[in-house]
Amino acid sequence: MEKPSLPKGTRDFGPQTMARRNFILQSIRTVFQKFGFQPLETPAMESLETLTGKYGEEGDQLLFKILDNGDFLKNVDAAKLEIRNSKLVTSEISGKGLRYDLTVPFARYVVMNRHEITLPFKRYQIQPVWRADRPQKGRYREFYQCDADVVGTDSLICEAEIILMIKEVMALLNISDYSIKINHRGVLNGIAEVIQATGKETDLFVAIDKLEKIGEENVRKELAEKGFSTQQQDILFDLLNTTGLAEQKLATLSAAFSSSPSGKKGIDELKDVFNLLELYKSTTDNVEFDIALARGLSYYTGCIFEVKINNVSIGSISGGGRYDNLTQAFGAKEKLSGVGFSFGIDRIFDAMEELNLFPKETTASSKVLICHFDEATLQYGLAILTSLRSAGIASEIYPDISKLKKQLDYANKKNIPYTIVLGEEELKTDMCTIKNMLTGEQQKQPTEQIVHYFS
RNA sequence: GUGAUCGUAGCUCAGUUGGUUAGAGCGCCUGAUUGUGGUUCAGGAGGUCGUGGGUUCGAGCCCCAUCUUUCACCCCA
Repeated sequence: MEKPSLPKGTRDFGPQTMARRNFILQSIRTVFQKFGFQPLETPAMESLETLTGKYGEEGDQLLFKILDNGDFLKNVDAAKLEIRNSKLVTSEISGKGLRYDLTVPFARYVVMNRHEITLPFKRYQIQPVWRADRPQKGRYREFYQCDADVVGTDSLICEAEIILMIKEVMALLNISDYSIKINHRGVLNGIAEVIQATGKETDLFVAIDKLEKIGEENVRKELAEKGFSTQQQDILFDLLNTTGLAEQKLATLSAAFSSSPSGKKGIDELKDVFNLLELYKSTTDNVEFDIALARGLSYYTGCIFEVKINNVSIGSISGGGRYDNLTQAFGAKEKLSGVGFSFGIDRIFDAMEELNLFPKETTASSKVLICHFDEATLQYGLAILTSLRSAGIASEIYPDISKLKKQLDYANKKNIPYTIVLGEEELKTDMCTIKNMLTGEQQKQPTEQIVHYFS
């Protein structure tokens, strides 16, 4: 028998890890529900047609495909097989794939269930997604996303509330040093128009998104390679180097985009979002208008977001934006606009670990362990155990008859704060010896009082 | 997908130019203490050196392949 192992980029989560993950999950869920989002789950696998073409070329490459059942090679064109290029036959041997994110399955769900959905529809979804990426730190092939999306309204209130939710989650998790970056596809398109690079948006956006990481000089180098003139670069960096607070930046760019409708629209919407935050009586601490923020899947059309925890070696922990055409990709006739964002709890976990932010008490375990010496005291203990549990006190009994030392060791290892020791003495007198495992203190209580003692 | 990188006991790591039965600390088990743990002391168990080939009289060490880890690119949570 070979030693068992896990596929690349996947992990098991032990009890301690699960306690911490659940803490993060619970914080996010609480906030989503508080803002009026309702839960949805969709299958791990989707039809390949649902998934392909939604994430751009790169995305399609990262999809996990599932082999058809049965004799899937039977009807494949022999000539194609001969060439031995698997891409040629994937569509014939695989009809399903694992979901790549939660937004696309959500859009599919909305289109399929349009008749029973009341707009605007707000749902949250917490499920794993899979990407055939090369694993690195903070990058896995199976990871959880926690999405909240609203579909069926253009209102920028949704954008503002996304920021509010992010802030609430961060507060619950005790993360204070982070930034929420916001930008707008319109602003990016405006930049492309202003520097006369329409048609080359992708190259442009990919390059400027790296600004913070690789610096102006390297971005210029990359742009030059992609055929952008020095003059274009100069105008571009004039815009990108706009400094000041969000309001100032927006004012400056507003002027620069006077001849670009989409740029102007982007600026106006961002201004509205900031105004709304004020009306919500929320501060704009941690919120940053970042003109160079370009990331986001290809389906975004309006505001885009990204959240980064500062001073950790983990990439962004959250991202999202507005998408106008996603439901139309599934054949919907009416135009439904959606906005959403997603937390990556695996990355939040890694970041919190790095920052030592986990509260110590997250390892949930029993409050009481019942220890005993023989068959008689064990049986006596079972009755006590039952009454403790009926009172809602998490408790357990040591299942084997063994030395007290071993039983107390077990309590220590599981971080159980109290033990009840039952011996011949206790049995005879109907008493329990209660031991505080932290202080070592011991005291006797009548057995009938035991539930009362712990409640 | 491209180019690198790591793998020795449960964990963290030593291991000389290739040379006998591969080591340490922590952890684990047993006892000192047959009704008292987290301290101490004594003893013990545990490794096909990631896996599969190859070179060699001889491989943890060299070569090839493969899996896993980490890193850069790409992209992303």
